[in-house]
Amino acid sequence: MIENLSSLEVQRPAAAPEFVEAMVILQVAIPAPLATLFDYLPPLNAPSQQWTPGLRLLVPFGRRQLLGILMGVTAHSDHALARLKRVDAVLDAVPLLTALDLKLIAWAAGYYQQPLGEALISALPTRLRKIPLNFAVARIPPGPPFSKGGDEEVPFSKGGDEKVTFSNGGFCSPFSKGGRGDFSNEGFLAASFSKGEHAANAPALSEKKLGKTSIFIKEINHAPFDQSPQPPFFKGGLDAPPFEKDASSSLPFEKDASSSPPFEKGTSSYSPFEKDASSYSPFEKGTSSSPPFEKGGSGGICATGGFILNSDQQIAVTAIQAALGTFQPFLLDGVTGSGKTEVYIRVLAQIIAAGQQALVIVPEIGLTPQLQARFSSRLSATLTVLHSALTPLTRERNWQHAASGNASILLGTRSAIFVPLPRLALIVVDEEHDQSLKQQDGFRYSARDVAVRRAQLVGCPIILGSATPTLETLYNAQRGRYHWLHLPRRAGVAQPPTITLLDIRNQRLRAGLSPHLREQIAHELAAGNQVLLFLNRRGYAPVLTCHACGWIGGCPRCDARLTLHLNPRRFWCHHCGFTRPVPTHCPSCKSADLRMLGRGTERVEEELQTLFPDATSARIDSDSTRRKGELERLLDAAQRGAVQILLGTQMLAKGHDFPGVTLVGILDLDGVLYATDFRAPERAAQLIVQVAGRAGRAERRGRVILQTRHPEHPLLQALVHKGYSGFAAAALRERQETEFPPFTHLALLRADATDETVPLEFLREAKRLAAQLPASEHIVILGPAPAPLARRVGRHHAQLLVQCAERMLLQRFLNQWGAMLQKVKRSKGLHWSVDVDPQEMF
DNA sequence: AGCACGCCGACT
DNA sequence: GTCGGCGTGCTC
Repeated sequence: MIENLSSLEVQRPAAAPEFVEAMVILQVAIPAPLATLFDYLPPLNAPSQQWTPGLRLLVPFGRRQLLGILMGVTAHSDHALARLKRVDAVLDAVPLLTALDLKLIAWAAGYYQQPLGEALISALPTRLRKIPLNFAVARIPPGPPFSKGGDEEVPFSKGGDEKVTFSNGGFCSPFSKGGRGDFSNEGFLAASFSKGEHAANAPALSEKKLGKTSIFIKEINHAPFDQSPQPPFFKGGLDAPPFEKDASSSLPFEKDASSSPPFEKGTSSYSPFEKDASSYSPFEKGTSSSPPFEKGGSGGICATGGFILNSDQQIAVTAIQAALGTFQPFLLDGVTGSGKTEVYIRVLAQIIAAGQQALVIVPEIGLTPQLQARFSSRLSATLTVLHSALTPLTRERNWQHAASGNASILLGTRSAIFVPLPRLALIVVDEEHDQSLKQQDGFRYSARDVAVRRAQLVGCPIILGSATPTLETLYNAQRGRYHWLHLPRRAGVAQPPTITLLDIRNQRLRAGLSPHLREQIAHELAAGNQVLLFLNRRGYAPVLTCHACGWIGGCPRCDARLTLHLNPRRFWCHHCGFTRPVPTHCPSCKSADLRMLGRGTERVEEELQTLFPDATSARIDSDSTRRKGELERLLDAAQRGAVQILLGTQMLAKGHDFPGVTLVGILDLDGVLYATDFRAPERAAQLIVQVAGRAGRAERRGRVILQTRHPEHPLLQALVHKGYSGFAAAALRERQETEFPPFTHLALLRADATDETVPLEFLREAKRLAAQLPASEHIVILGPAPAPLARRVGRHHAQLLVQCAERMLLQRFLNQWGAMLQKVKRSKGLHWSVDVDPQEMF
């Protein structure tokens, strides 16, 4: 190939051709914080390319070269034709994203105020966001202009007739310099070359001189060849031009054992019953032409024996199966242990039998192995998983596996909601109340809400499952927008746990436990039962203070106390990770009388040993389970009955069952109850019910004792006496009275800077500008105010709360406002972002 | 977001 | 005299 360098053919972009049947202008989304699409001319070496939206294009952008996504083709541009640049290369033979995917992502980008190009690129696995590995990008250094005007072909090297061509097509994109139309030969040269030649020739390429101008390789991605998936255009062979129209030999998703090796063990698996994927086109759009479902059939299930549905489950399964092929959201409102997963499995079996695909979203990585194991043991499906713990290569392969239509079930966390699934027929969002379904930075989308929108676009049912649904979802179910399915009974003989409030005012606490709770623990331990204690505070003590002068150990970067940890022995900020050695004397007055206030799980664990010397305890929090495999070891010990007391933070509340536990003690949730966030009570109730759900699954009924200093709190009363649904009804009434979601819709404009006044000034200006917009008529703006925990990692945060009764009106306002804010001059170091449907108020 | 251009301070 | 601070403006 290097030999061919001597004939590199370089063409400068042509001016408007005189004889064109129809001008092709490509509208490209660019991954930059810019809302608009950018117009480009097609590359010269792709005369008969099909310009399907969703293709990844390599484009010159400013002085950079970026990977953009084709969004449309038009004959007219608002920009002078002569100033349009050419696309450098088309990276896919067939778009990675279908029209439906583009529609979904574009909707999400608009709804969540994210620039389209950034939203699109974030929908791809990281490896596909980058220039392919066997793609060399050469930068041509500055030199004298080789041409002024005209559209004749220009030899690359000035004055010489030396032409250089890469064996599979080279191209160069000189660009106008200074915007005045004079071309320099500075720019990028992109070339692809085949695998075998990659390593051998690249170094030589970087030294090649062409006349007076040398080309050097700006970037070569050295990747082991056997790991590098072949871009489609190389499948045709070594000398084939990369972008020829005939793509028959270069479909990116064709079944090819050599290019799609078996997946890594433990991340996904092939089923021996895998269907022949060739009978499906991965790119057919929509499900309207899909084969009809056999109603009531159970093909696809491989082990039904022993799994008998109760009547509630049967009603749920029947209702969902009847809705296949149409958009219908379901709320599967089922208490812990009521068999929600079994309902999923029955409906999934139907999907698999019909040769369709299903998407299952779970909030956390930790929940994927459990669900994966259950699905795999029950369903003869090709299952693939997607979450952040996978290596980039595995992520790409699994993504392709789903996007090609070869996988019938995709099980994944949040980001899986954007993965193309050509035969999608069902979406499940498990634990729909979980906060981690909403991304908390950058593109702040809610995977649950995007899922509903996706089901609507596709025309398929969606199941939102939870034992503690969000008030938003419950409200939708109440209004009949979601079909409400109830699973009120626990499987088997298990009884639901009882919850009692324990007033701890004026009680002498030891290890954070009131005398009554200590008695009850002793009672259960004596009976050979297990006890679970919940404390949502890790570390030894949350505050260290000086008894002589009142000094309190705070974080130098945050408005937060440092937490004392004894193992390892550090003084730690839980917000920014700052640590310092534990002081032995007061840094302020040198007194040695430092005292700990409050207690975390570490301290309670220590105190439990003196309180219950005969009992073994296990502490489960993010500190004790930091080592790989440690969580599994502790959970296993708990489930075997090797420990009598389980102590932990909310890690305990997620997904794991402890059949031997008969008593749950919740030590202190008062802080959550009275937090500033209007969702705090809802969170607390969900946590209580989820923790309670860990207990008493066997024939022994579980009890929950909730220690509080506010036993009269109306929401606690509702929860204890009327259960979660009673709590939800009361909480919804409160939301209605205070005009909070779901009765209004919110957006939060957040701003932060190192300077304390800068964010507030910006927000004041933003509020002033908002008032000028006609769309602000039905908008209420509260603030600006410093955010809770205003100073974090040395930056001051403030926010402005936008409230509106109508989602549509809020959207219209945000669109106008966002455009306006982009133009506001930005003070030094200011960052701002809009959070639509914020989940946390800081 | 990058990246370049452009006009004012401390130094090879 | 230059290197470099980040303000401003643009990217098809």
